[in-house]
Amino acid sequence: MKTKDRIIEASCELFNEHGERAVTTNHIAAHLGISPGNLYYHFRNKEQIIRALFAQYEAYLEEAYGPSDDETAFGVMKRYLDGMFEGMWRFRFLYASLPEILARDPELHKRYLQAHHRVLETATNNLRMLKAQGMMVIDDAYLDEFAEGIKMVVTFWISHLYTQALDKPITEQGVSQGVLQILAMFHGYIAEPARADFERLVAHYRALAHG
Amino acid sequence: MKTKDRIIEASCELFNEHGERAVTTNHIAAHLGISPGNLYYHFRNKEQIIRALFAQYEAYLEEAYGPSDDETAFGVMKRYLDGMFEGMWRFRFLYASLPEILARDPELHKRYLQAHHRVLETATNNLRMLKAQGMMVIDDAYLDEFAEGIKMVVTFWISHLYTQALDKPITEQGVSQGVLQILAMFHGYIAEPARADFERLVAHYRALAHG
Amino acid sequence: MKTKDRIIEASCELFNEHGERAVTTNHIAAHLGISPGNLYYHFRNKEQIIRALFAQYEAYLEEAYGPSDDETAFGVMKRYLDGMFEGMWRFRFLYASLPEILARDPELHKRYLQAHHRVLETATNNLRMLKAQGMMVIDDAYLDEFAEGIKMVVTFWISHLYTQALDKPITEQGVSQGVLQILAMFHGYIAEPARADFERLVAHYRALAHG
Amino acid sequence: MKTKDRIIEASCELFNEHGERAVTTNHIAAHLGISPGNLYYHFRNKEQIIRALFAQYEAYLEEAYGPSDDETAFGVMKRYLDGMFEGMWRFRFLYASLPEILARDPELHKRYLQAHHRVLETATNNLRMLKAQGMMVIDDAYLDEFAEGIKMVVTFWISHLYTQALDKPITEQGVSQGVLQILAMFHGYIAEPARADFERLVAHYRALAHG
DNA sequence: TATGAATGAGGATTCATTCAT
DNA sequence: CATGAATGAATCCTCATTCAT
Repeated sequence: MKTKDRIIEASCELFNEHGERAVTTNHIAAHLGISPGNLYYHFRNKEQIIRALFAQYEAYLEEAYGPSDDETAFGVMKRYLDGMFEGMWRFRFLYASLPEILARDPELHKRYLQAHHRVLETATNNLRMLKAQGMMVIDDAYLDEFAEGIKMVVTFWISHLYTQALDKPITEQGVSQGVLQILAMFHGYIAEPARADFERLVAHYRALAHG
Repeated sequence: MKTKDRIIEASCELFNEHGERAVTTNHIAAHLGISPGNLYYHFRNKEQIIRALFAQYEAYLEEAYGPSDDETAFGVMKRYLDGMFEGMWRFRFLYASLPEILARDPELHKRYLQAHHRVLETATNNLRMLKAQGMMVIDDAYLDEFAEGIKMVVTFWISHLYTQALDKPITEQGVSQGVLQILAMFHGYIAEPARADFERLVAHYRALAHG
Repeated sequence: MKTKDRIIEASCELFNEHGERAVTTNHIAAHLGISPGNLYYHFRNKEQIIRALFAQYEAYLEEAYGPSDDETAFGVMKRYLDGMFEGMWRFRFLYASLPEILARDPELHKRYLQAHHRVLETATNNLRMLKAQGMMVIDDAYLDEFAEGIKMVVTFWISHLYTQALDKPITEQGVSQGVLQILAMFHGYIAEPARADFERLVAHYRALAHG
Repeated sequence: MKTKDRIIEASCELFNEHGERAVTTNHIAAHLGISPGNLYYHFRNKEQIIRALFAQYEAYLEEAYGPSDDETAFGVMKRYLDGMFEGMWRFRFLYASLPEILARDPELHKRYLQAHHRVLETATNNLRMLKAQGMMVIDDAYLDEFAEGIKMVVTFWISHLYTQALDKPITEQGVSQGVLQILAMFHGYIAEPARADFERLVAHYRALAHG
């Protein structure tokens, strides 16, 4: 594995564990057993490392929320929820420090806004589709705000976990509870034909959350 | 006004404007025209200043969400929403850096958990009351998660605003939009008898948000 | 003596001895037996130290080349030459690194141009006066270029000394030779009535230069 | 063209454009599309590159100021002035950082002193010849100092240009003005028979300087 | 109460140079 | 001849906090 990739990987791990803020470039280098100079040979500065990780995040969003062949309502929903879970977990450092990271790097902020605009759009379309298929019952006037609400939970669930737990590290169980929170927000809008599938999803994430 | 109080007030202003992180103790002292030493005479360290501000926040929570004489359903709801708006605005620095601040000071974290536990409890009771009065229709099994969802929006709306706007400062309009987001979450659960009052609240905050 | 002034003084000494470039803020602090932080308490950065020294240089120029009561031709000339000698010696670090220092700090560069414009103007006026008094014989068309030539010698004599001597430190003798070089440039233009005074000046600086 | 020569050439260009100080060995390599390692295969260190450029400078001095067949007074003078112009322009990076470069490399400093000693000697002889031919009128006692003065202008004209212009790059016009400054220094010493030729030279460089 | 000078550990970054391949 | 990853010492600067007065 290339040093550049090792730096990215190690940074992600350390950021996820201690927070982006607390991890210095020297920590990363020491963790990998390389010199600070070598790290700066591969990345001009810390910002560039974060951008590289953000690029992975962008790619992940595309893959997880982009168009897909699986067209059953249940399939779409499951893919989205799994995508949320996976994304929150893999990039939890990002979610944990989002405002700070974006404030520091306007270029990154732009990319963030673009990526999330795209995701929100396809997600909203999928909600409309679910509604058209009779799987959801929701007032059109509130559909956008519903999607926005879901997005907020995804974006800040990790932060929420940090506020809820005294000093405890983030775990996959905790992240699963975020998915359950999202499912709870769906609950009122799920139509009868989709109810059984919906309950199966809830059961699935409950198992993860309490396992 | 006592120096100690002036320090608290100035800190809040500066934190709200530039973020807790960016404001050094020397900035605060300079802003007040006092010496750093004097600041440290009144507060052992920066942490203590934040704790003092947090005490104001606790008092505010008690006042805004505690028991009250006004018992009409509409009155309760309006008081809560106004309380959210006011709290988000006054303590926006706190909401903007909550995970970081709590992680740094476990003692504060404990107080945060206690305060919010209390708020959540009375809020949930109020929801139950609204339901009992026939103002809301909501499945008991999801009521807790609904309340939790509302709380998340309140807690992270300020952070959300920072992620949405490139470099723009937080305004009262932006905060009002958070209240609207909360109202949107209520929408599906409002029963017929409360509908008119509800729409009046929506109209009120829409006016604030777009003014 | 105030620490701030001690920093300025020590910086000047160290710069003069080792060159501005080679002297780091940590060197200065260590030399004074204070902490780097303390140095940065008094000056925001190295640039500000240099600006403070430059302010002394500006004050010096005003004092040495500004208007004066002594109106004999000889007095004026002597004052100018002594001013050159003193200025070159006291601020030799500045002359030694002038292009680098000015390139780094455009604000300082502006101040330099202003100060030197003023000096050149009064110097040229003094030359005109000497000519009017019959002390100099010089074609008006070349008077400006003559003044400019003098200025170049003053400005770069220190650099010249560095290029001429292998590793030897700059001494007051060396600087005196610069004044002699200037006197040599005057030689062709001195009129008969001034000749005796002129030769006395030459003798004076020859004594300094070879002492 | 050999890589070694390309390195020398590229270094000269980059040094002239950005200053020797600002150009790192990695910049040079990147500019040529070769690896830093390869650069260090051809030159042991940056010092050696500068020495190679200095060798070109030495060769240039020999060619421009050495003995020649053209023996008319005018021819000699024209050749010298053209040589000054060309040398200042081609090696402007060297003139711009002379004290720093020489201080860093005593071996180079020795070579510099030798080369310039030789140039000064032949230049002084040429002045004597001009005087013997009745082209110049100058007191023998001051002839050496006159030559020294000329040399100072040549050596520091580039530095002078940097101090005079805020951020503007050095141009050939600016360098021509240096030649004019030298001609101005000659002006007082030119005898009648040489006057016409002299004015032609002035006109020539005035054209270059203001074109 | 208040001053303000002083501390010092720590962080991001640079760059000439080396060396295994 | 050439690559390019790797080194590490050095530099400027920050900021919460202390302490003598």
